[in-house]
Formats: sequence, structure tokens, C-alpha cells
Amino acid sequence: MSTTEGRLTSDDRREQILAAATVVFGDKGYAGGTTDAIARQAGISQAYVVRMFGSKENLFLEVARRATGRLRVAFRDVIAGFTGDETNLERQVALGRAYGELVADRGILLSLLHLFGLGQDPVFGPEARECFLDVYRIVRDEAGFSATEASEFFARGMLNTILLAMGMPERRDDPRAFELMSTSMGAECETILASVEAQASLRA
Amino acid sequence: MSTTEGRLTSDDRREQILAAATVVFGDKGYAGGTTDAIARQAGISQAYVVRMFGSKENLFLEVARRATGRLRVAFRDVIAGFTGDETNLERQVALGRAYGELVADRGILLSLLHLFGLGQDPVFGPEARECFLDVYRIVRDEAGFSATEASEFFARGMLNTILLAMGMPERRDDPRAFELMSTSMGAECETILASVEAQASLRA
DNA sequence: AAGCGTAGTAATCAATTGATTACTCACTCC
DNA sequence: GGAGTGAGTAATCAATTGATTACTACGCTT
Repeated sequence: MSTTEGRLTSDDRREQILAAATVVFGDKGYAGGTTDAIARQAGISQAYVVRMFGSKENLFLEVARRATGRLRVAFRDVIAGFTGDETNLERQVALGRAYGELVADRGILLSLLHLFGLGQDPVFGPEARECFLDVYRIVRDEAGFSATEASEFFARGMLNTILLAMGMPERRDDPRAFELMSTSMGAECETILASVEAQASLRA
Repeated sequence: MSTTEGRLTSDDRREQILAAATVVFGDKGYAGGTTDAIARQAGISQAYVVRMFGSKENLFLEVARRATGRLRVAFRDVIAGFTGDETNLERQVALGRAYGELVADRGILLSLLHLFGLGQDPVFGPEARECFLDVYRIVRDEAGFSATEASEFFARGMLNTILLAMGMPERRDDPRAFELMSTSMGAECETILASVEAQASLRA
């Protein structure tokens, strides 16, 4: 996939590399994801990956920023559609659905999770905290959630992300695993599981 | 620290290496945590770390298993103290406190978080899922929580763990950051923040 | 057709890192 | 007092990996 195309414009290639890096970093984490694996996934040489972004560190930073950017856009889109007479629960469900749709883009949420795990790092730590607070401010201020509602929303989101990162859908036969997933993901559960399965099937 | 001691028994040294590895893996993740960093933290040679556990992979597995072991013991201890006439909320708070106390052992929760991020790995993935489900079964079956209660409990736990991993306490001056932490961590908040601060201050 | 900028690579480097091997040192038990 | 055993290390290896450099190929403009 993703290959057999000839030369691309710099911008197109850049986007392609970012997409590939999002997948690889999502699976293996920052240290575990090699520039070579990213290059192979994008169908180009390792040297070009490094040259286009200057360094692996820089590439990961852009991946993370692009991921939070997607999150912010998705949330703001939903919030813009609020009429003002929804219940809080309805608003939580609407935002949750937007979150669930991001799962379709494999790696976005997982790369963010890995970023969050690097809070001790002098470069990634501050970035992680700022990214997270950025999104929190949107949900808290722009969506008009209370502190409790926002905290519950993020808590559920984190659990869902981790279940996904763990590959828990692979164990949907286990009654406890299935129960946990359907309880935590709610109405989105089937959509998410289908999305994950689609991604898994088209992997080598 | 941790050094200036002479030769230890194999078992003592083993525990010491596991403790060091828990800290290092917690900070840097599996791929990012080197056996050399672990050896330095434990005050011994890198060769000995590898020889004692056979491989880095094996060492990380033992770190993860020890971590979930601690979790299980902590939860079961609390559950054993249940009289049967607590409210569900009281039980959630009691389990939450046990969870909060594990924060004092730097790295335990963070290493687990990194394990969960490796769900795609053929070795760590199955281990991660089993570890998680193991703990879930305890909370669900032994503590007598409903699916909803258990899911809420784990959701909050995951958010707290991620806030911790991110180093969010460093931003407690930010009103939004402080609000999120105190809302999510509840009564434990001050205990946890103090514990984190203590650990930060005794770091180089 | 000559020149030039842009996309992209092959080859290579230096550093890191997990692992292995052969060795030393201290203790203990005949 | 020497043989054996367990704790621990120094030296070294082979593989990986991020980065650099010099190069090629293609398309566009004049």
C-alpha cells in the first residue's frame, strides 16, 4: 500500500511520512519506533525521513502536535454544533463519538498515549502537559462542562485509549473483557471494534 | 544512593535490580530504558543485570508482573477489610486510596502504563491484556462492583496514572491543571502530590 | 540544450546497546 | 591450604540506529 507512486511534492510526501510515523510510533512508542521502519512504511529511504524533519525527535513532536490538532478540531466541530439546549449527558456522548471516530485514524490516539508516558523527558514532558491542558481547556471552557463532567469525560477517554493500545479487542471473547469494553465505550463500542478489526485485517 | 553496599545475596540483588528497573522503565519506557541505566541506578555492572535476568525482555516482564502483583495484593488487602455494609462509594474510595499509595513506589504504575502501550508486541501484548484483566476480575468479582462501577473506577485510575506520567504535578500553579488533578484524584490529591514532590526532590 | 532547483537515494559513520566470555575476588568447607 | 562456589566485573562483540554526505534523476525555464 502507500507505495508504487512516483515522486511527490514535498508537502504531499511530508504528510505521507507523518501518517506513517503516526502508525509506527503508535505501535512501538518513541524510542521503539525507528526512522527506518517509518521509511519502509512510507516506501522511501530512511535518509529522506531524517532529512525532511531534521531529527527523529522533531518528527515525533510534529506527529504529536498533529494528533492534538486533530483532537482539537474534532472537538470544536462538535461544540460548534451545540444548540445550547442539550443535556450534559448528550454533550458528553457527542464529544465521545468524535473521540471514537479518531480511532479510525490508526495511531493518533496511541501516539498521544506514548507522548504522555514521556512526561519526564525535558523536551517531550512540557509538550505533553501543554497538549493535554490545551484539550482540557477546550472541553472545560468551550464546551461548558463542569470540572466533574470534564474529569469524567477524560477518564473514560483515557481508559478507552488504553484498552485500545493494549489490543484488548483481541480478547472480546473473554466475557470480562467484552463487558469492560462495552461498558466503557458505550454506544461507540461496535463502531470502534469494527474499525479496529478493519485495521488489523489489512495488516501484513 | 542505593550503592556503597558490598556484595549482596543473589535474591537481595535481584530485588534491588527489579526496583531500579521499575524506576528506569517507568521514566523511559521499555525501548528507551537501557540495561546500562538500570545497572548504574543499582550500582552494579551492566553485564550483571543482563546475566541475572537472561535478557532485557525478561527483565521487563518481571518488572511488569511484580507491578501487577503489588496492585493485586493492595486491592485484596482492602477488600479483605470490607465488612459488607459499606456503600459502593465508600468501597471505591477505599480502593482508590490503595491505588494512591502505590504512587509512593515510583515507577510501578508508570511501568504498567508503558506495558499497556505495547499491546501490539507479540510478547508484551498478551501479557498486558492478561495483567489488566486479572486486576479487573478482582475488582469486579471479589470487590463486588457492578460493571459500571468497575469501569468508572478504572477510568479514574487510568486518568490519574496518565496525569502522573505526564508530570502534571509540575504545573499545579496552572488553575486548570490543579482543578483537573484535584477533581480526578479526590481526597488523595494532597497525599499524591506530596509523594511526587518528595520523589522529585531527591532526584539528581 | 544548457542550466538549475527539487525529489530522492546509496553508502557510510559514529555512537549506542544488549549480549557474551573469560576473568577476579572473597568465602567456606573439608 | 587447596578445592569449590557464588557474586561480580572488564573487555569486547555484533547488531542496530540516527545522522551525514555526496551523488543521481527528473522536470522546468530561458
